[in-house]
Parts: sequence; C-alpha cells; structure tokens
Amino acid sequence: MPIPSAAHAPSAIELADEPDALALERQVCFALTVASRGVVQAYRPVLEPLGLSHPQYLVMLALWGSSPLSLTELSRSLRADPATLSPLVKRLEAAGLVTRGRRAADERTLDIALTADGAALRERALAVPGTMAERLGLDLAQLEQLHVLMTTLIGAVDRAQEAQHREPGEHPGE
Amino acid sequence: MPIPSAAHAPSAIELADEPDALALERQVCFALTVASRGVVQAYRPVLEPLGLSHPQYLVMLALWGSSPLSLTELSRSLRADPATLSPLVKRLEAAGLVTRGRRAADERTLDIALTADGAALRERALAVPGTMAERLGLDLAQLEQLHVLMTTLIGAVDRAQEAQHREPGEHPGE
DNA sequence: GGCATATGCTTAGTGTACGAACCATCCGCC
DNA sequence: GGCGGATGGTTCGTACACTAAGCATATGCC
Repeated sequence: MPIPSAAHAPSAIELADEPDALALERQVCFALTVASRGVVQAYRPVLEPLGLSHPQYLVMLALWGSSPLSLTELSRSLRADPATLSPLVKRLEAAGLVTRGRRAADERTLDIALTADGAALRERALAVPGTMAERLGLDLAQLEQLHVLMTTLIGAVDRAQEAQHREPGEHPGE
Repeated sequence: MPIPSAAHAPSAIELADEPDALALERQVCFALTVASRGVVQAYRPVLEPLGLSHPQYLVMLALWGSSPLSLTELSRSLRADPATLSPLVKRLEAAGLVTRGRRAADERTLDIALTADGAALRERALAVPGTMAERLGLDLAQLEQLHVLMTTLIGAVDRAQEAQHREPGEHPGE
C-alpha cells in the first residue's frame, strides 16, 4: 500500500532509477502504525493522572456514553476483541471504576457498569480532548479531515474483511 | 481530540463544555486506533504466506532498503523501541531470514543482515502493496491524502514530545 | 423433556509495545 | 592506564491484540 511517487520529492533512501514500491517511507501502513502509536503515546502523560491507559480510556468513554453494557456490546462499540476486553475490564474493576456482574435475565451476559468513582472520573476527563488538541497543535480542519479519512479507511477494511469471509477459497465471483 | 460537531464550531479548541465532547464516535484517537488495527489485520492474510507479521514485514522492508543495519539504526528507521525490536529480530533469525552478529569495529553494535532467503523473500513481497491497495479499494488520491495526513500527525506528535521533554516541570514558557 | 447448536465470556499461547533496570563496550580525558 | 560517562543491546514486568480452545448458559426443535 505505497503511495505513488507523484509530484512531491521523497526524502532519504530511494533516489534509485526505478520507483521502489517497497520503500519504507512510501508505505501508508507504516505511516499509519507510527502515527497511531505516536498519538497513543501522546495521550499517555495526559491520561496517567487519571490512572488510565489509552484502551482503558476508550472503554470509559463508551461507559460514560451508556452505563450498563455487556462485554459483547462493549466489544462491538469499541471494535475490540472480547478476549482483549475481558482482562482489561477486570483491571478497571480492580481500580474501582466499574463493576462486573452477571445479568439476571441471561446468566451468560456480563454487565459492566460504572461505579460512583468511575462516573465521577468523567469530570476530569472532560479536559482531555482539549488538552490533546492543544498539545498536538492540530487545527479543526485537519482533525475533521483525519476523522473522515479514518472512517473511510475503517469502511474499506470492513468491506475487505467481508469479501475475505465470503471467499475463503478462490472460486471466481458469482 | 474530538472532531467538531458542525462546520461552525466554536472558534477556540474549547470543546469541553460541549455535552458530548467525550462521545466515542467523535474521538479521532479512537478512529485512528481502530483504523490502524484494522489495516494491520487486513495485511494478515496477505503476509501470512510469507511467514511474516506486520511488524516483521516492516523490518524486512527496512532491510531490503539497506541490508546491514544495526539495531539502533533499525530502531530509528522504524521509529520503534530497541526493546521491541530485539526479540522480534531474534524471531526473524530463527526463521532464517536474517543474521545477527556483532560488528568488528564496535562490539556493542549488533549488525542485522539479510540471509539469501531473506533477500529472496523480497520478490514475493513485491506483490503485497498492489494486493493491499486492491483489497482495500482505495484510490491513489486517498492513499496520498492519507500519507500526507499521517506524516503531519507524526510531525505533530514529535513536536509535542519535544515540548514535553523541554518542560517536564510546569514553569511557564519563556 | 432432551439434545444439538448457538451465544457470551474466559483462558492459554504468541507476538508486539513500552518503561525501567541491567550489562558490556567504547570514548574522553586526566 | 584507568576512571566516569555515554552508547548499544538485552531482559523484565505489565498491558494490549488476536487466534484458538474451553466452558457455561440459553435456545430451537423434535
């Protein structure tokens, strides 16, 4: 998934006669993972006073939006694996921010709900988005463009995954 | 780091008083991490025949660009932690794709070089970018826009981190 | 009722990520 | 020639992320 070596002049390595499709700095997937790790990293000092990691922050965001959520509902909202969330939520429980209990109507379902502390933490979290926007120094247009593009990308991934599931073998279309 | 709810958002970045500034689906950091995970996920079936994980693929890309690289050089190219790369490179060595050896001129330095198998793998990897672009169905304009935005974001993260390091305390700037 | 299947969650195993502590080698410099 | 700090890697502990397997409850269908 490299970008085309279009008009702009690339930086370091290439300069070769033929455009190298495998040049590291042209891989969009590379830039994407580096940016993602970097942004999560930038959240760290801001979330640390709240006692939250970035994935934990996302779980709290979901719960602040709607408090009793089953693990599966949480998993769908966050697009995360239940196997990942299960221990993560346990750590939030150990931190006193959420409770975990079986739903009476269906004993398989695990209801995850905010504690008073967890709900109260929202007040302190209100400052996080502004702080991050200020730290990263991105203007609203860039943020919006970023959000649109990420949403597009997520849609593309979804479609690719669907196609993958529809054709595990390689029989021709139709 | 939420996006504004409308085009005529408040002039300042001050979104904290918006009731749903913490709405999950407005968090750019959420979209970013989901997109990143999703794209890496989409690479999985394509890289699996090559026997590579996505981070391993990035290491191979770097080595295909320049073969003997020290761990530190690799770390800088990939913007990854040496502590992360160290075991990762060992797994590549176990797979027979690279060799690890101390540099004669400086016994501290670990030279990581392609084996014949590792170099040969590049031929098969040449198809990866095209396959991925096709799978995700993104046009060149989107890819380029994505790359530009990710690069901008990485730059923003770098500046934020620098500022963080320059002011570990909280004395006002200047 | 009772069994096969589906659903919801958990656990185990592997592979990143990252901070922190550790060790070895190198370098400047007296 | 030897000491102190800097540099390059490794290891450890914790936390995700994901696949696969396991377990319990629920549901459909006879």
